Amino acid sequence: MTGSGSPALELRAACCAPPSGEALQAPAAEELAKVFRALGDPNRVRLLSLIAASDSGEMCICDLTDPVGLSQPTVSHHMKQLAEAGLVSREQRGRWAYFRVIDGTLMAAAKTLLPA
Amino acid sequence: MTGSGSPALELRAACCAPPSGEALQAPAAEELAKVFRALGDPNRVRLLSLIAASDSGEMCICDLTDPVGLSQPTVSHHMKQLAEAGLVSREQRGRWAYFRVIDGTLMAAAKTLLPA
DNA sequence: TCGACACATCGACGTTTGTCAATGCGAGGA
DNA sequence: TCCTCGCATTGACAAACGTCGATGTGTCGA
Repeated sequence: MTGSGSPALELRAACCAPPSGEALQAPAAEELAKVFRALGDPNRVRLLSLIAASDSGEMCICDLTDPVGLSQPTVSHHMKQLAEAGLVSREQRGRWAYFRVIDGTLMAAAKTLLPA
Repeated sequence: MTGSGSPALELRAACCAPPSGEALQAPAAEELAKVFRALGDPNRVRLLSLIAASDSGEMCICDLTDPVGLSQPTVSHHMKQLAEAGLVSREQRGRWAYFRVIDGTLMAAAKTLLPA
């Protein structure tokens, strides 16, 4: 599978609803919770931060295992979570899998929940 | 106990570090993860949204149980999570406990993680 | 003073999550 | 062609989480 199954979030469907202050409905809340839950683990926060702070803007699994001190399968698992939440993109080049931060996702989620 | 034990986050300690692009350290990542984990549950997202969307800007537990369809103890538990993450404030007035959104927390967390 | 109310806490339960070792799989190099 | 490398998947396990019913605590009204 190439991960093409995930609908890449539907934040737009939620962000265009409330004119002045309507509470989120259950489906929209679930979408937002998925993004925030992906950042609910300290190691995933660090992983995302590492990629964002890298010079090239992208990193492979092998570059990430050492800084966080986790095993390769665990890092792979965490990156899958981040990818499914739409926070990072995955690109296979040769035998390496390069991950890159998708910038708009987190801010869009935050603003959808609390536009203030 | 009145919940005065929580240090109301230390996002400033993390936001002032990286000049151009340093990755977050473990303690800072843990603080951020605490905020995001509090929003990792759809019901807590809805609870926060309900308070933010209310006219007075504050709601008590009794007003929140019906919209989310959860029991009173469960809602109380969720609100405690949100309060400990610094996302809402709690004020006891008479027999009611009023919760109010603390606006800066979520945006500060998001910008600390991904300043872009 | 007593009863009703609003909320917090406790105990318990099933589910989800984070982690690793072992294994599978595809791409490159010798 | 075969071997090595990078990564994903599987299986298993302990820990954390979400939920509820029952109970405790403090406040207000009768």
